[in-house]
Amino acid sequence: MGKPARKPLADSQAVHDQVYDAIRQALITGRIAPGKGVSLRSLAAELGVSPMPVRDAVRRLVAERALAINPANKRLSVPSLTAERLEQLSLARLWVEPELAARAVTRAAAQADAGLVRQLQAIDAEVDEALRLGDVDRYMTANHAFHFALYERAGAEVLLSMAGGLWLQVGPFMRVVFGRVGADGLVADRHAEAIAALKAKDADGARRAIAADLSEGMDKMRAAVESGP
Amino acid sequence: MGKPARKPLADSQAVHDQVYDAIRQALITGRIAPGKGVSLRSLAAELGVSPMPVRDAVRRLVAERALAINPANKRLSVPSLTAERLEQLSLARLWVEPELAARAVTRAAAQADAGLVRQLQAIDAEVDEALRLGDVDRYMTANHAFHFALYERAGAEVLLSMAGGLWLQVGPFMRVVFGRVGADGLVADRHAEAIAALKAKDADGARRAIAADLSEGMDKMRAAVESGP
DNA sequence: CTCGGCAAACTGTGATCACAATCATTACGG
DNA sequence: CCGTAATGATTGTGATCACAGTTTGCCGAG
Repeated sequence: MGKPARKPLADSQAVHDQVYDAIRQALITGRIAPGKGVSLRSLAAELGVSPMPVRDAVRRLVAERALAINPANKRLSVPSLTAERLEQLSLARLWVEPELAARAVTRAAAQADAGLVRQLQAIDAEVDEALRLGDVDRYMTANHAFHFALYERAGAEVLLSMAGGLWLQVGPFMRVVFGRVGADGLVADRHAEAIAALKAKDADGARRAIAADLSEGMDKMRAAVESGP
Repeated sequence: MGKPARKPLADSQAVHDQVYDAIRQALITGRIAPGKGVSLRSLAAELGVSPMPVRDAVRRLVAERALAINPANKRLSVPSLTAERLEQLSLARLWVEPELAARAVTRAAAQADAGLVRQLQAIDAEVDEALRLGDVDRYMTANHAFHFALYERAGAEVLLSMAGGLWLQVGPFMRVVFGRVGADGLVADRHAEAIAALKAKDADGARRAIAADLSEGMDKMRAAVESGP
């Protein structure tokens, strides 16, 4: 198709940003499988835009290591998830994200930010709902929203962008996990623990809750990666 | 000027990669001052290439937060170094880089890698020479080379790229520091400690040496940032 | 039916142009 | 002499084209 159905997406921001968000979402929700090859023109056609803004978005994603470029071919692909990569990503996430959570709780407590608690509870309800329905896409979106609604309150731009980049790299693996293990939780509700820590203004409690949450998720991914390619 | 003096740079890799390296180097050595505005066309003219590969390189640098883009203007600039930014960058570096150093020592010890010791000693001699001469550019290049010659041996691609990104963001500040404090060291030679730890196959020693090295450097930067914009 | 080779299609890269928005400078009015 | 409006220059963005390298698929020879 040339560009018959130009999707409206969301106005106001530049096209290459919309393309970035679209590809990012497709990556995180696993609509583009790890290891699969993509191309500028195919993405452009699929999104109904010219190859130019796709090029910009892809450069950005490659810099964030959410897309890989074969140095011989120079062809694009979604990076495959190896055990080593997962191990390093786990380590990095386990350092950054609990730190962000602790800072967020500290700052929110200082500002007596009551709205944040309600916001997180609402999102967490959405997470549980998605888990109950087995809606993987919705779960991943809500889970992402939960973590970053919290992290954003840390007021730590640099660390926040690091966390965003790591999340983006881990995203494709999550889909694999839930395609294998199923969305049925049997997870202790670490989100509730984090909210409780936020209410109690217990920064270190939030740190531990988020660390536990990540740890359990990453363990599942590790098991999935080890059990099969 | 159109493109009269096409600099040879280095062949073999794509133009946008050469442009990336050129801008990166200009950023790290401080040839482009923090806070200063740049433009695609001016960079292109300066490097003797068309705006197109510059565009690609800039996208990458923006994704790495080595360049900033004003959301209103959409104009490019080198991000200013604020105290908060420096604090977060310090924290992140103090986590990633000692970890990389420890892993590198462990791996090098397992492989009985004797060449690495000699290589690091040679680079460190270069660092000391540059310090003695007060050659800031040369010092920063050699210092970078020292750290990453070590880190590369860790075999941790993800962490390595994180460290690279952080270093790139901190680079501009270094120049400010040495323009202020002067290149005269009065630093304990943490590099020598790191090399000693490598020889002794003491991973934790290397971790501490690198942490101390970073800590002292970042302290100087912090002092410089606090004393004046 | 299988294997080798050629041609067409597709890939990323770079250049050039058009356009709307913004900035800087200049000239004019007070 | 100072402040304001208008014009020209510069900015990022997107589109389109050309090109060289690679892959893909098809066709025919054995």
